[in-house]
Amino acid sequence: MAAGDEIRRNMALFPIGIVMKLTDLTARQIRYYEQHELIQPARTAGNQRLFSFNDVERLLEIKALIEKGVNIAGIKQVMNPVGEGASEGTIMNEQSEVRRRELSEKQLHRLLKQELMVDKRMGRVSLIQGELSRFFNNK
DNA sequence: ATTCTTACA
DNA sequence: TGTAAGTA
Repeated sequence: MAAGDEIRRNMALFPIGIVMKLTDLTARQIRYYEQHELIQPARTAGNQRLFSFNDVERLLEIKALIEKGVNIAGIKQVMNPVGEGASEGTIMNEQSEVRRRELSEKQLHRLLKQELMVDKRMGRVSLIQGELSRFFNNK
């Protein structure tokens, strides 16, 4: 893709209200994910958050993982660290980002498989919660 | 009218 | 996570 697209995708455009409608996430959740460094929206002079298309896409990925039962710790392990991929991107960064996505998919599988293995021996903080967690941990 | 932070349920 | 409170 063109270099200009990268700029447009990272351009701070919409306030949290619009992002809420775009992602079906509550303001609470969006701010919470920011606190845990899953996203890094820009700020206006008045301290208002301004999200980019990339931020929205990231939030949708986070939402998908949450719905799969992965918690923040797990998401941090399978998702690219903020600051990488998009914003600080070099010109030849398109492929590396694609590779990261593929790698993340594999990491998610490894994560779930890893959970299956260690579920027998207790004393470990799980990366999955809810129904999924109960299934794996036999609680 | 919206959003922000902090704090408690 | 939800929500109330007091601001900006």
